[in-house]
Amino acid sequence: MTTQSANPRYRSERSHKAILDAALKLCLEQGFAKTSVDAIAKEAGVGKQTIYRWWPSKTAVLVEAINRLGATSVGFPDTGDIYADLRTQMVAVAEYFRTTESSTYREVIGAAQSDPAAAQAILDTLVTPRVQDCRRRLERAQQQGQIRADADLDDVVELIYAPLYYRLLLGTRPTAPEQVEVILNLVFDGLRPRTPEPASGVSGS
Amino acid sequence: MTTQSANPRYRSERSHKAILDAALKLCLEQGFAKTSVDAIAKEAGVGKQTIYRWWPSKTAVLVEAINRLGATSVGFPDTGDIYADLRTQMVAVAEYFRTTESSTYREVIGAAQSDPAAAQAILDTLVTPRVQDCRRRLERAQQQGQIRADADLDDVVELIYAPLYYRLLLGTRPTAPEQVEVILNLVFDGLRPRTPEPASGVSGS
Amino acid sequence: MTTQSANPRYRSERSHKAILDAALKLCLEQGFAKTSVDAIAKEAGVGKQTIYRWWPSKTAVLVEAINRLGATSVGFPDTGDIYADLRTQMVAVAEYFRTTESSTYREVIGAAQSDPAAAQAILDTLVTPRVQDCRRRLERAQQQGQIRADADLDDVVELIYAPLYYRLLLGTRPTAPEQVEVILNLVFDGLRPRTPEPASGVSGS
Amino acid sequence: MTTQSANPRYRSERSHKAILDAALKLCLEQGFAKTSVDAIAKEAGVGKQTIYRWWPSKTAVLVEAINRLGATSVGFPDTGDIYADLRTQMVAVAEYFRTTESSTYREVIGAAQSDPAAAQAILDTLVTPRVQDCRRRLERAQQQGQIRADADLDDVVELIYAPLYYRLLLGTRPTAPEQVEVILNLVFDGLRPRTPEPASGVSGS
DNA sequence: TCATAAGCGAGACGGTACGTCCGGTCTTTGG
DNA sequence: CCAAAGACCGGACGTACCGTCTCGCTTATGA
Repeated sequence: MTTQSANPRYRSERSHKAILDAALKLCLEQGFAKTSVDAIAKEAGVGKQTIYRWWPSKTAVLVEAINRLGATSVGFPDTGDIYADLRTQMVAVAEYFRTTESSTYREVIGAAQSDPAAAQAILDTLVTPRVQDCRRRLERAQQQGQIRADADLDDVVELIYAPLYYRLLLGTRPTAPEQVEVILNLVFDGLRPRTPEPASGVSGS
Repeated sequence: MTTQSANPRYRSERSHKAILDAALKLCLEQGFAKTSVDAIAKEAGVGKQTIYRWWPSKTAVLVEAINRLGATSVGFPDTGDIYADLRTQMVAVAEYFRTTESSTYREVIGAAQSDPAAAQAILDTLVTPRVQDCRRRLERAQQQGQIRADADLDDVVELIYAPLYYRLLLGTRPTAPEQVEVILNLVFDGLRPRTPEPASGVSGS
Repeated sequence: MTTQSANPRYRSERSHKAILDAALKLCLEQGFAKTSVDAIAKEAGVGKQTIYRWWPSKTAVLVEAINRLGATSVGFPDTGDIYADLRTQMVAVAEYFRTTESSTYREVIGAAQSDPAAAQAILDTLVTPRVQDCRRRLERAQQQGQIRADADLDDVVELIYAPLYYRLLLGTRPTAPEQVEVILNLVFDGLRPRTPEPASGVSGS
Repeated sequence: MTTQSANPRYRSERSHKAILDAALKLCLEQGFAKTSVDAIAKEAGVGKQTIYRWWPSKTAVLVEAINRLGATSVGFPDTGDIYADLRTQMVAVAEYFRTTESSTYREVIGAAQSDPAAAQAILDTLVTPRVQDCRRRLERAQQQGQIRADADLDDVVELIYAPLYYRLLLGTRPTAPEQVEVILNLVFDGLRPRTPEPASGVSGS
């Protein structure tokens, strides 16, 4: 998942892995901001140049490292019930956002606000693939009539995940898994009062 | 709107204002990340110490500066139509998020990811007051039956604004004012297919 | 012993003394270099301005403070034996130069190397008066034939005291009182071998 | 002639020399006290860190720079006449002490009064080697009977040079070369009146 | 007796330099 | 020719002091 250029197949896989591991470890221990490239190099037993040869910045290293962590998780579940599947996935995300280790992700997104290349890498590497997974699941649900036919699915994906990111990045409140139900409820049923029948049950499919 | 301590009545209002102005100007010209405290001090014709005396960090200076900019805007509109009022307000936010000057806000939020004190200052100074404005408007709407009685209004505020922040901070796509309609439509009517009647009009009350 | 200008009889003797005392105390505790004007002001319970009103610099304050310390010591002894009187006086100086408190004097002379006004103050206040005392004593000795008639007494004063200052300021070796005898012996008898008789006993009186 | 530690063979000789040259130049132009480490670094086209890596302080840089200047001068002259040789050497020192460039040396000694490490460096690098040169010359003279056999030569060296340093550091009067004769005359012949001795003896011999 | 003028404690101010840290590049040495 | 080690230039950091300034308050003088 290298972002940089300038060399061929001579790359040392040993150093590659050591750098990613060291970067993650140090970020966990002291935070992304306090983790310097020098420190990563030293921790990895690697020359600083070796880092700069393969990544354009500290942020890029961590984008790759974070991605490698999350790469194990497979795609979106599909039980046939879109509400349940979204809940499953969102709860996983909400749980992750509550852990300390998500701080690194959070800080990386923060750093990317001043680093367009890093922002692009985050999008391409971390966000878009997962968004696409979600979107594909939504498409099936829409075809099955579980979701309004006129809804733009890109908008829907954002509507669903945005509250989690909002809380992560603004720190208004923790992304508790219980809140996932609340969000999904609102998103599925909308704000408008159900005129005849008194706002019926919430979840379902 | 000072964030720091250590002082009494001796404060020079002239320096105070010069610092906020200089900070905003430099951030506009070269971005928050490339704006150093030294540069702000020089631009403001002020000793660096004077900045550190009153603010704990560059980020804190800009939180106050940004707040002062937005302080002119009065509260939430109330025409009686919650949908229209939300649209008015969201369009204003979306417009702001599209301008270059919002980059400063964006980068400040980014920096706050590694600076809990700054994050708190953003919440207290910038976010919470505006969220409360919105919330109060929603309360009136709920009392008037324009919004489901069982909806938690804090959740609603987040649901509405989160997509704008999501796009601002992840850079998925610009926060075009046209998108505001789409978001509001989804939020008001929900994802669930309208069973008998084909997804009716959007606004209304 | 003020060095500065700008004022009349309104001077607060209380503050004057407090400043001198505080300056000496802090220099003893932490050295002249680490003693700031702010610290002196605070220790003395005095505004910084009050120091700058009466002295041009920290160094000037300490010149006066040191002088006040030494002002108690009366003039040069005169027992009729110039050798003995010089020894008495030199031993006193050598003892002082060995103590920790002479560090302040030493550092003040050091600071004066980059501050001509301070250098002049040291000369006028501390050095010249004592040199004149010594010179007057030497004049009487010369008239009594105890010192070569052709010796320039200014040169003699310097020749005698210079080795003590040399050791103080270059730190070659401590100014042990025993060394005073050695110096005086050399100065009185000279380096040249006593041709007929093999250089006999050393001191006298 | 490095004074600091922390490094091996990677040192850039180019930077090393540029720093010493810049330091001397700036001290000549504006004095040691007004010469900042930042200014030296800038003048030398060098990072400040590079200075701090190899020297503990500005003073240490100048000790080395001054030493390099004087390193060209070879040892003590030896014409067989100790009086003449001392005069030659002392005149050279006196001339140097009169020039503007000795101000740097003077200020460095001044700064060392508040910096024991620098004081030691001055001793080891600048003073002791030259003192030893002088001492060795005196030893030969003593063996040849040109100097009293019972004179301690370390004392003699100090006795001779101390008046020059005294005038340099206390600024009583300039170290005019003509004064060298006067000093040497006193030092060689002593203060005691010569033979027919009328005036009752003060001391012995 | 009181007005006034100054010194005074306090401390913020513009400014300079400090010594440290880190980013990104270059150089040295070894495999 | 890659890689470790790490020195290098540059620039920003946050702190410490400098000497000046502005505040109210107190205090001594002399009208």
